[in-house]
Amino acid sequence: MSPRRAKAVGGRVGDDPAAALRAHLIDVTEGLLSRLPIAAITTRDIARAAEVSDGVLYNYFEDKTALILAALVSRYRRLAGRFYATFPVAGSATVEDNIVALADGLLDLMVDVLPTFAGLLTEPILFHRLFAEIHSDELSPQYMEARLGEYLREEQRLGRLGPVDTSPVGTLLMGSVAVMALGSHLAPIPDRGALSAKLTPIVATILRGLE
Amino acid sequence: MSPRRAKAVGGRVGDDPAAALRAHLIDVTEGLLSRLPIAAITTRDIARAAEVSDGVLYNYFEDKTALILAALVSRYRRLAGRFYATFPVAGSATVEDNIVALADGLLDLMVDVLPTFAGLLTEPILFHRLFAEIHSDELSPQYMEARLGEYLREEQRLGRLGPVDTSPVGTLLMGSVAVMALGSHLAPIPDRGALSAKLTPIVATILRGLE
Amino acid sequence: MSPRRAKAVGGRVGDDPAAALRAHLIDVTEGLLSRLPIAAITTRDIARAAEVSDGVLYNYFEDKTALILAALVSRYRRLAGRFYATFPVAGSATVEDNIVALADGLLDLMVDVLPTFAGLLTEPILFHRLFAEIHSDELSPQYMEARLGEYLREEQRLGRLGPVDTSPVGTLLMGSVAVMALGSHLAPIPDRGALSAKLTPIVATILRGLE
Amino acid sequence: MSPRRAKAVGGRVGDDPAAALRAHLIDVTEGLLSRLPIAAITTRDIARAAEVSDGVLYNYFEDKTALILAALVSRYRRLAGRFYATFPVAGSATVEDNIVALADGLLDLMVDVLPTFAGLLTEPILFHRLFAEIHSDELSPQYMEARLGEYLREEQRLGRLGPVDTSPVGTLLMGSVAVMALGSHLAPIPDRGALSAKLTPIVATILRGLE
DNA sequence: TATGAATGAGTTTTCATTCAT
DNA sequence: CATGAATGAAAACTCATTCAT
Repeated sequence: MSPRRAKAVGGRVGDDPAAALRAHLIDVTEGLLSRLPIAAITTRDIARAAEVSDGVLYNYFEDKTALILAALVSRYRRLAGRFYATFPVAGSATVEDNIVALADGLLDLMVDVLPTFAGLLTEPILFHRLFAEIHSDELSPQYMEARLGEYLREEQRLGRLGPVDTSPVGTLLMGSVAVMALGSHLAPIPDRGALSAKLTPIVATILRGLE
Repeated sequence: MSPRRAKAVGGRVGDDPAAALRAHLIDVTEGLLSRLPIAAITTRDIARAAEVSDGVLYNYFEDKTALILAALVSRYRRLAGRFYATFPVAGSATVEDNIVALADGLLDLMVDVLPTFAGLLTEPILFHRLFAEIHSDELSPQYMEARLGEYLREEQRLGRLGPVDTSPVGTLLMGSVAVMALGSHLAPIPDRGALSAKLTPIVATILRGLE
Repeated sequence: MSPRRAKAVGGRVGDDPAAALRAHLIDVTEGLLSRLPIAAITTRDIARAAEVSDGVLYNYFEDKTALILAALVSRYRRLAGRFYATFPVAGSATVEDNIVALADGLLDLMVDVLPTFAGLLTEPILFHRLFAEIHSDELSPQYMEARLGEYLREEQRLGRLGPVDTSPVGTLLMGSVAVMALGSHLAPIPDRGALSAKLTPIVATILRGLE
Repeated sequence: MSPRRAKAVGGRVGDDPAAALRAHLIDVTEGLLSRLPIAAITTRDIARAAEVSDGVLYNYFEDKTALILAALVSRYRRLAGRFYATFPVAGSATVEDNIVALADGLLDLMVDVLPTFAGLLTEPILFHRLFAEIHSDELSPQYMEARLGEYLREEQRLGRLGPVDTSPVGTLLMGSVAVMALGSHLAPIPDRGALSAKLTPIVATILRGLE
């Protein structure tokens, strides 16, 4: 009665098998995204990597772009989720340590996300569709600024941070971290530890600058 | 009888005509880079725009990639040159005004350069070749940090800036400006004036943070 | 437990359900034939329109071609049947009026049938299979010539038509009507009324020519 | 100085070689049109038959449709030209013989043209583009009716045909011939001679009918 | 050295048909 | 028998690169 199931997804029993293959395709494409330049990914690459026939993708996605987009969104959500999971709680540790830790998590996110997403600037259509997709999301960059703002206001309420204008923090922090993430991609031998070490003076400067 | 010269470069007599055609191809490709996504530029586009035959480019460049690279370098040099031309002079105006002006110039540079260069992150080979090319250069980002450092030390020597550690300034400044440049590309209606206005509090925060 | 019956045909109880689904598929395909160029009809279009699964058609027909063929035959039979239903009766009205009316019915048939059937000339295999199917039929073009011949002989017997050779009438009548049907497809704004008006002089000429 | 020339066209020296390959592609496509259903002709078929690479056709035609269209027009012009070359001259032979001869030539034209052109009725876009292309032409069907009308008026002027209304002749003649051409495609064993023989009574009936 | 037509591998996408369920 | 997802062989078209002239 039910139609045949793709060999490659045989495992996941219990789930909706259609959704399973859709998810499998997204997973596989995500994997390719971290290994290959977007423009170099062909529909056949995806099919081969998914151990599935050339045509399947069109059973689940409008076209190649839609699949790539879904994979980009999925990738972003996964990495951003990892970042938010360690978001600091106001009142714990010290404000500076918290923000350094937050910056460190952001650095992880940016190192992973930068090569894939920055590249989209050359494909404006995909770029805007991706941002439209992410925008309404709990994980968007805009939301991050908001979350950071909340955290800082909370620390102000607790008296651990003076009654200063916190609005430049987002730009300064994200920018510095982005520059460092870019630097890590340019460095011949990446040294994640050294990178982290550079965060402390940066964060200190920002906090001092607020006063 | 000397070999035929490409029509489009006929003018510049006296120069090495071969070098002239090479330069012409680079110029034309640069022009295309600011109008089209890199991936959308074909060798025919270049030949047409250069009013030259499809095959010539292979007489002056290894392949299409080499020409694109040369054009990227040239583009970067031109825009970076424009930026350095207005680099502030220690002792003039005020330190803060100088750095705001510098940030404004940097913002111009980044707004122009971001879409083209960021896209290269997805083509790591081209990306690294480009940076290798620029690195040894008077105009590289590394050099900018050095120039900025020099300027600040000079201001310290003049007593217009305290004896503080100026090392985080580069990262903070470039990062903030990059974030703003990205924002300007995401904005539905770009407003360069509003963007400039946002620089003052950022710069103020950084300078305050140094102390 | 009897095997499941396709939802879309559920109603017709008592009939052979298999035959019912077969007929349903033919009906639906016929409908598509009048809306789409043959080559543009996909098996999925048919399945969707029939509210039936993609694979069923292969339980009732050798392949897609066989189903299309069956639908073409069915369509022809329906339209030809409509035409024969108004075939004139010898002795009624006048001979000329009768033949004009007959030509008018034939024009209806041809206008409907031409776009679908003419296209088959480029698919000779289908074309010949279709004609083989129709040939042995009460409704074939050959039969029409015969029916027309019978009618005319009857009128001769009644003395309403001279003892002339009526054999060219079929070719002349069908040909003229076909040309007019084609014209109506080429015309920017079809005007069925004007077309009918042109039949009278044509028929008059043919009848006069018989003497 | 000149670029390389396609092997397959090597022969025709003196001509514009570009035009030669364009013409070669049209010729080859014309050939395929008389052997294959339009829909079955692929760009690779054409390239193979032309002994030329897959991509060339796009150097000379917008797309596959444009090439097919050019071949259809070329084919029609060639066959229609052959037909007009034997158009009767008023005053020579007898009127009836002349029209029978004309009908015979028209039959040749239709037998050749029918399968290819009729099939276009299922591809309305191509169909209308073809007619638009041919319409302004000395060889269009409309022109044929005009030419026939001229001939008949001339015979009337010479007194070899009565002062009758000749307007139905075109429709009757073209229609009859079309029906016969269709019949010849349906016949299991085509007998061109028998077909020609059937023209005489048809033409006689038409001429008699005019009076 | 310049020309620009020819090359052909490679891309995305469609769709008749199969077959496990 | 019905289901409908999977299959994979095409198809049209692009474009970096070559090379005879």
